[in-house]
Amino acid sequence: MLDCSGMSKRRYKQNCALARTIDVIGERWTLLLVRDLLVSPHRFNELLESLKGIGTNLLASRLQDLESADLIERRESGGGGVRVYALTERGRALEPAILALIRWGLTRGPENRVGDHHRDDWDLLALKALYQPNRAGDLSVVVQFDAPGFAGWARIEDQRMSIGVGTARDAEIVIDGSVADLFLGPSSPAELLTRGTASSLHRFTSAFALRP
Amino acid sequence: MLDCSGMSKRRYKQNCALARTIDVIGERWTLLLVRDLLVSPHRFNELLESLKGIGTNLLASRLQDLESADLIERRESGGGGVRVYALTERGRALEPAILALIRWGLTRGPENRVGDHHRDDWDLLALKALYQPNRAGDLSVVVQFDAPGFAGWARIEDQRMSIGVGTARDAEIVIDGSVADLFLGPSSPAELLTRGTASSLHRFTSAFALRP
DNA sequence: CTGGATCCCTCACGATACTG
DNA sequence: CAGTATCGTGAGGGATCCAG
Repeated sequence: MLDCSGMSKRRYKQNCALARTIDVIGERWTLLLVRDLLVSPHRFNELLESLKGIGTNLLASRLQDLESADLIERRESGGGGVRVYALTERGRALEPAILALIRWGLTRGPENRVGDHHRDDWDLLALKALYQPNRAGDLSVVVQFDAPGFAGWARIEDQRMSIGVGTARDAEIVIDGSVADLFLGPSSPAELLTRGTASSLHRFTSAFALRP
Repeated sequence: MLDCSGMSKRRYKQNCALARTIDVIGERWTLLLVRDLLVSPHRFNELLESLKGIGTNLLASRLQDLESADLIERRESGGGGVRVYALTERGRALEPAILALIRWGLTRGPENRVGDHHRDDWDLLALKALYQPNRAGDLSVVVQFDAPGFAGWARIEDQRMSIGVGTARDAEIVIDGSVADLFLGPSSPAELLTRGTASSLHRFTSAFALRP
C-alpha cells in the first residue's frame, strides 16, 4: 500500500524562511483549514462543509500533512468517541500571520461576489484582525452573538481579545444577530441589543479599526 | 487569440477576507515573487534566476496576474529602456503579512536542507522581520553589507527600519560579509568590521529578536 | 451516519524550444 | 533580454464506494 498520500513533494527548495513557511502551509485549502480551526476545533464533516469543494480525499490528505507538520492534532472530544481536529501550539502560532493576511484582504472593500459561500465564524476572526488593543483602554466585556444557525462570542479583557463559538455564560452584552449584522448591517447597533446597554456596546465597537 | 492566460480561474468562492486574499496571492510562486520585489524592483530574468524552477511561461503569467490585481507595475528604469517590475502601494501593503509569515518560518530553526537555493537579499528581509522598534531606542544608523556577489544595507532611524540593495553612501558601519555572516556566521561581529565601531555595531544587532 | 479511501477526468504546473 | 508556444506530468476536484 505504501501510504505516501500525506507527503507534499513539491517544495520550493529555497533556503528562505518565507519559502519554508509556504512549503508547509502554501498548498491549496491549507490556510483556510487553519483559519477554521483558529475559531474552534472541528470534525471532519464540519470542515468538509465549510471548505465547500475540497473533496474528501484532499481534506484527508491535508489533515495528514498538517498533523505530520505538528500544526494540528486529533482529539477525542466528549465521551462518544467523537474525533475532532484542533490546532497545536505551533498551529496557533500562525494566527498573527493569518490576521495580517485578513487585514490586507479587508483593505479593498468587501467585494462580496454574490453566490459566494459564507460562515459567520469567519467574521469573528475578521473582527479579531481589526481589534486594536490601544483603543480598548480598561474595557472588560463579553459580547454574545446570537443569529440563526450561529452562536459565538468575543471577549476583551486586559487589552487582549479572544473569540469562540457557542454561548458564553458571563456575557454582559447579547446581540440579536451576527457579527456582520452588528458592524455592517442596516440596523443600528442599539436595535440589536437583547441584553446590555448601548453605551457599553459603543465602547466595544470603538475598539476596532473598521477600515484599516 | 483571446488572451485569458492572466486570469486565475480557480477561486475559493468564499465570502471571507482570508479566502479573497489567497485568491490573489495564494497561487504557487506568487508570494515569493512579492518577496523578491519587496527588497527591490527586478527585471524578468532576475526573477527567473531567483525563483529557480518557475518556468518562463508561469513567471509571465504571474506577472500579468499581479499587474491586473494592481500589486505590481512595469517601469522603464534608466534611459536604456530597461523594463523592471516594482510593487505598487497595494503590493507593498503585503509586507506586514509577509514578515509575519517569515517570523513563523523562523521559529522552527533554519532547517537548511543542503542544496537549497539561497540569496543574501532574502536574509535582509528576514532581518526586517526580526526587527523590534522598542529595542532601537534613539539608534540612528546605516549598516552596509558587502559580500561576494551581494551588496545591501539596513537603516534604522526614528525607530523605523528600511532595507535595500546596492551601496548606501552614508553608511557608518560597513560589514565585510552578508547578513548571515554577521548574525549566524562563525566570525564574531567585530571581526567583520570594515568601518565603524564594535559598540555601535552591537547597538545595531541588539535591535533584533534573533529567536522570536 | 461519520470518516475516510479509490477512481477518473481536468487543469495547472514545469521544462524545453522557439520568436521578436 | 523578454517573453510566447508547445507538451508531458502530476496535483486538484467531483463522484462513488467502503469500513466502523
